[in-house]
Amino acid sequence: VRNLTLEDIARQSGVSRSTVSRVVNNNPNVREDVRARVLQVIERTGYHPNAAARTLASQRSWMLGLVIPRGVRTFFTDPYFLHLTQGLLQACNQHRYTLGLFLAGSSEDEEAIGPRVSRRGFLDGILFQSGSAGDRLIERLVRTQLPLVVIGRPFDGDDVSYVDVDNTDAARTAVFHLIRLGYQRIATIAGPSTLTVGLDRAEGYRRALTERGRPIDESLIVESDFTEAGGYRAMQRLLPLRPDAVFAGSDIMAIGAMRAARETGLRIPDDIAFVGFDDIPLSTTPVTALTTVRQPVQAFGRAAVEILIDLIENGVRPPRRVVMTTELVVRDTCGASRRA
Amino acid sequence: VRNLTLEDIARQSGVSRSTVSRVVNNNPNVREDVRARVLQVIERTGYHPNAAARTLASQRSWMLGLVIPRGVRTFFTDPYFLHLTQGLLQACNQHRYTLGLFLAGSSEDEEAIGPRVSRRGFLDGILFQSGSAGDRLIERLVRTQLPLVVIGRPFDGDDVSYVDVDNTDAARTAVFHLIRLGYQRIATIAGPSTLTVGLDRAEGYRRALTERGRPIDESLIVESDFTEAGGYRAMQRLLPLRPDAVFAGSDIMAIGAMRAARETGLRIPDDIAFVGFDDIPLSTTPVTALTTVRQPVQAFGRAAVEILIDLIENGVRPPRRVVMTTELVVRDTCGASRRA
DNA sequence: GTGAAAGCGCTAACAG
DNA sequence: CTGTTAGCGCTTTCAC
Repeated sequence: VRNLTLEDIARQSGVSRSTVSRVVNNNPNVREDVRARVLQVIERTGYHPNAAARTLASQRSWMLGLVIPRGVRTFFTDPYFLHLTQGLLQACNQHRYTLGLFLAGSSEDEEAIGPRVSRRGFLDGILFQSGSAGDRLIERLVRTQLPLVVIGRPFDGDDVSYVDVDNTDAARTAVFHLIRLGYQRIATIAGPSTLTVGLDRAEGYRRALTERGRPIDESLIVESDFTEAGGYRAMQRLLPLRPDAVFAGSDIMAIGAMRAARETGLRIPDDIAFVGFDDIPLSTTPVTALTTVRQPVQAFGRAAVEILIDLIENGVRPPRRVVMTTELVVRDTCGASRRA
Repeated sequence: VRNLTLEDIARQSGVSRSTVSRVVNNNPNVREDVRARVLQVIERTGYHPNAAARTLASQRSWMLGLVIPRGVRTFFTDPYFLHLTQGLLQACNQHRYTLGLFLAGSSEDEEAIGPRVSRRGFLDGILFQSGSAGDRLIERLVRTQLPLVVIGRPFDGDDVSYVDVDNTDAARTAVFHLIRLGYQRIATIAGPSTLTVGLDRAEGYRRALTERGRPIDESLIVESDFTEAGGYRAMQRLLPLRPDAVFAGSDIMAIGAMRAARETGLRIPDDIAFVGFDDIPLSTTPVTALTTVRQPVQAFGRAAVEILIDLIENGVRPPRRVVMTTELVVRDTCGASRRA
């Protein structure tokens, strides 16, 4: 059975193809009774317009692509990304866009993804998760001239739009909090220095100490990889140095670090304090009760999509930037309640 | 600057449009020197074929849709889905398909998603996460006649293809294990009875007891929702009944349940044993060391995609079914080492 | 308000 | 091996 086309519906409702098209697209220039008649035929026949034909004729696909470069290894392990994706998806649904997923696990993947997202008439816009420095993928995407919004501050972001949170400032605030509580040897488990988030949060840690006249002990700065296991290993390296507080660049790393600390018999926060970053659900449970920096992740995701849609509909220049503010959530692991 | 078309490339390389098309599609019927010349022009101009035009002419979009109905509330909280999606994505990348995400958070979402995935010429096939009984969405998708593979046993699966794991059998094996270790009051925290996974694993629990001549105490069967918090609450209801072992329908629920047990001072496995289902990464860590049923999640995801592609390329009938086997992974929480 | 007609950019016979 | 010729199914002026 051949697929129904506009022409079929037109014939069956005794109007022209154009009129059916107007009905389908909610164009007001159709007499009400005609519209009703056409709608009835559409309903009866179960007609669905052909998406490809529509895209070809209108030059709009109503598809957005979420591109995760290979530098971002934790897309599937860090709860943060789940919430982000959820926000993106909500906004897409709301605006009737479909989200396509492009995840580069390897550099071969990246090679394959580049051409795939560059195809004309495929995506209306691209959401790019900020990746490593010197990423070839993003350069390529920029060249396609497609509307593009980077999620997180990009490395070379001269003329691209992006959304980010105030990572440096938030980290600074978190470390100020630890300083105010009287901790003396504050260490940090930083995210990878290949990512801007990793860099920015570490920078916040440095600034906080410097601004309070504390020296920076480089041995108390350990770089890790935004995973639970990574946080655990980082903490094992930190433990012999006897820090009395740790600022972790993400909650999931903080959780790994706390596991390492507990295993050596340290009590939290009595013997050692922790502050994380993200406010993932696990951090809110009574056993964890992690003091952390809350990011408005879902709002963040929504913002990214909405900026992208704006770019699609109203043109790209000048690049838009949105930096969202965060909030320090004080729970138990920083020891605030006992030291207050 | 107008977009390049096949015609432009053809003119610039002094051949016909068809020849360029052949080159682009790797059709062998092109003389090598001609191919080289055309390829050069394509390279130089940065030409990319238009995806919509291609889809329209060839009736293939190279897009698959992953549809998550609203009955599945844990897509973003259960690590299981992450691994599944990862498997799906790997397979899609490998076969050069793009995966589109359709997540229904509400019934309005479902209403909106239905027409969106039903559009002709949009998706080549659908991956549907098995949802609740009487789901209207799946009926609708079946009617579209699009190739469809259900992930997990569907409720009314007379003539749809699906992939699943041997849930009942695996659960039965897990409970046999507890029985063999000598536990007397074995409880279960079951998944929602609105999902086939929930039902099937509970059924396995029942069968194991029955086959060993044990009576079934309905009060030891508590239904929960595949979340950590749900597992915690379920355990709180179970604790007064003093079970000495618990089979949880998912790892994440087992983890919540163990948290509840520990909070009342119970030691695991000395005072109470646990077995989970899924083998998520957290279960493998030394502190958790959860005895559980390992599912081949990524292989499972890959299988789903590969069956779907097969369906797309070779037709739908008869429906294909794949049931993958699982494996009991014995760690510490079942107390096997002490009781052996 | 409605219809005719000209594309959108590509694939796929078919003929040579 | 290559070119010609029909479409694929819809949107969008432009007349009327």
